[in-house]
Amino acid sequence: MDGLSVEMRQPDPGRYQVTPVTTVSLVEQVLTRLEALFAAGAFRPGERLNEARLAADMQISRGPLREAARMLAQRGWLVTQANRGFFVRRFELSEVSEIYQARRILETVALQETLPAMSEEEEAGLQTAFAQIETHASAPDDPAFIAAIMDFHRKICALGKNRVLLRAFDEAARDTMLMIAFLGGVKANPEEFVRRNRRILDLLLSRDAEASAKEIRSYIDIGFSEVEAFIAAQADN
Amino acid sequence: MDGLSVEMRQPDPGRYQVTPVTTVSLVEQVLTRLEALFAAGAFRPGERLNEARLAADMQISRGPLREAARMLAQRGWLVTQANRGFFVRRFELSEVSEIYQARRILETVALQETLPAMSEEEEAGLQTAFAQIETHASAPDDPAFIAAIMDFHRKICALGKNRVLLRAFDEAARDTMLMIAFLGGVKANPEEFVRRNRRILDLLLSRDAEASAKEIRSYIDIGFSEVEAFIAAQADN
DNA sequence: AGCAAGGAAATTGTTGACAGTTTACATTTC
DNA sequence: GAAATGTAAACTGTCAACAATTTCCTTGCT
Repeated sequence: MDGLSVEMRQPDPGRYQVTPVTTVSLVEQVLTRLEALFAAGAFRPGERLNEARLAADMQISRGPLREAARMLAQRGWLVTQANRGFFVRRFELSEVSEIYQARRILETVALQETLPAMSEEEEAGLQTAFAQIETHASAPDDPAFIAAIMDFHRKICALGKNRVLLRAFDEAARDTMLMIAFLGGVKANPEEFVRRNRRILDLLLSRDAEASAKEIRSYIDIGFSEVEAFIAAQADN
Repeated sequence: MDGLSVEMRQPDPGRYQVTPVTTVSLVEQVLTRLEALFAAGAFRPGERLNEARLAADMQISRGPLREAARMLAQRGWLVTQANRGFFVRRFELSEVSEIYQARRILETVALQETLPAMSEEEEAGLQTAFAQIETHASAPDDPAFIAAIMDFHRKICALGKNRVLLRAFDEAARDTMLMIAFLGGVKANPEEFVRRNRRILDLLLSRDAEASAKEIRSYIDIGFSEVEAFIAAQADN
């Protein structure tokens, strides 16, 4: 008898874990797809985007599309003109340098005080993020390579433990990616990027805030020079 | 005969000047009114906002209202939940200090290099902005008083000549105003604010970047202390 | 009373249509 | 031929209705 009896399962909340099932609204989906289009360089600076056409291509109505476009407008990627709709933002040359200067500051200032107290999780996060860079270095033209680099530097900024500044970094990082998308991708030496970021990682792990900041600033300067040279080369053509 | 002849008017583009006639879309108007409602403390943290009711009160349809709400969501003032709509953001106590720390950095870092080269126009702008603070000091409970202070500090941040960092400041400033609105306004000594901002102005005009930064940081710390004390006092009740 | 189940009301998500404005093109005028 | 004018098409701005989901209340059960 007892051998056949089966114990009723008691509730055991810790034994397994399920994440909530979520519905993804059309606005979110549209936003994601527009971001992908931007990243892929599908939109030219100054271009006007045709609501009806875009909505028809995505097989949705104009409502959700307009809502997503408003979000991109608030983000600065689109500009609105009354009764003329949404236009893709332009980058002035002067703004490019401002983006990089902002990143120099945002990635280095906040962590000065917090780096010595870096946690195990943060360390591990940095290392896996750097590993991602190495993984994607074999395909430097894939937007995932730049995205991996940006994610590594986002984790660096996050060391500063300041959500306001991290948001600002996110904006600057997105601006950087957008600008690169407009340029049609920069052809930089992937080994160089891996090497310099490894140096940054080592300095961070040694918890030397001063040296880390110096190396990060120098690294960003390199990136800026590359983009600057690329723009100059384009201007010649 | 010649005395009666009248000369035909030649085109003379420089003789008069007209500014363009612009239409203000409903979305823009709604955004402005929602901002005013936030500033007036009409929304409680965590509150859910009812699209139909708000739209009816403004006597418009839900479309433009939703578009404006999406912008506020992108700005961080509202949070979306799938199929449940828009909710007013909450402030964690930890985030308050992050906002002030961010302002400390954003208002001081960028201008270190640029302050010595401050232009006449920038000087004049600072002075008129400070005069606005003095004007509104007689009614410190009016939101215009805080707005004037924020505008003065925005001009300080603008001295850094970095639009990315200025945008970040704008976010932090709006967060500050939103938080104060949630608190129901801080009762600070207006003379103190005027006095300390005058000191900042003087140091800026003397083009001493180091001393200006120190004074600005100290001033922001004061503001943070006030808010902190106010929150603590509220928590007691 | 406490709790679960069911259903109506309220609310959000999405759509299609219409009004107003802009854009592109043909026509007129000098 | 160039500039100005008039006109039709294209596009954005806004709305009202419908579908899908959530919320709230009632009912029934232990």
